[in-house]
Amino acid sequence: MILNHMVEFQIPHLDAVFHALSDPTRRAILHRLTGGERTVSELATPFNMSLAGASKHIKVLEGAGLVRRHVQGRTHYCQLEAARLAEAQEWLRTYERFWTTRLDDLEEILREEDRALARSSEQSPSSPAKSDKTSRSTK
Amino acid sequence: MILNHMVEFQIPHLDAVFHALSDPTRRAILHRLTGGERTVSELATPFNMSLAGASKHIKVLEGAGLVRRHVQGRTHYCQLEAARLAEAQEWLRTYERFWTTRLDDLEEILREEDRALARSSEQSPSSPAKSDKTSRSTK
DNA sequence: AATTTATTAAACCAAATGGTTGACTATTGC
DNA sequence: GCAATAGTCAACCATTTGGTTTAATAAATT
Repeated sequence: MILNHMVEFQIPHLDAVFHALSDPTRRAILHRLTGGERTVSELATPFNMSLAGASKHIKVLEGAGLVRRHVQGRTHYCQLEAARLAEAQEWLRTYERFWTTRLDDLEEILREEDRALARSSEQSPSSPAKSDKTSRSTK
Repeated sequence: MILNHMVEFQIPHLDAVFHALSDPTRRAILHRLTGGERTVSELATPFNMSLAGASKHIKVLEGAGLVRRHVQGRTHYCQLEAARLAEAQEWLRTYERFWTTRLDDLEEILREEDRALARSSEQSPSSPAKSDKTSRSTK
């Protein structure tokens, strides 16, 4: 549905979640939390960073809904909240068919060649081969 | 294992990929590209934004390896490159067990209580069990 | 009561981001 | 050749980011 598409990239959390995940320190914190609850200072120590710095990272994660915190006395316990990660994965799932099936690749290649053909055969052959595992023939 | 953990959040692409995905305009562009190849201006028009602005977004996507471009004359054709999205999803997959099964939740709760117990017995052996609990039951 | 511990808050800073405009480079079409 | 088209590049701007340091707050310890 068109409505679906309109909404798809406007899921408000996605901005915050993906942004939170874009920092390696924060990903490490999340990973650390898979081992269970941790206090702020426990989370902070492995990183070469001030406590306040780590605290800010944790707040970003909290803001994205990826971490929950419960305070107990002076200690703040953080805990992984994975639901939003599920949302992110759900978003990615939409694109699964673009890497799972080679049929789609073929379809796309054909369309590409169609277009190329339609536009006559004047093309610069300077496409940089990406060398990675992109088994797609880049012509 | 530790090595695994060290590497896990250092996959160089992840920074760029997640950052690229953190912007709704860029997600929309990606989504648009699921319909097949598009030129830069085709991608730009739906957004209330200068061509140069959209061009920058596309370059970010390209930098993250999410879009490939092939130039043909004066026209730049962009095409979805989903492999890096797969990497992102793979990273997320690690966390799947934290939202799929409630068994894991239970496991975590137990471990949590273990820690609380260990902690209290370490510092003051006769400390009473904290009745704060995990507040997880409020779900 | 005084001190140490756990943590946030605030002010600051350099760098990156997301956007603009205007100039520049090719390519295409008349 | 000349103008329109497709797109980048460079400079600029406001805001955000990721980090710091120095308070400030609140709880635990002595």
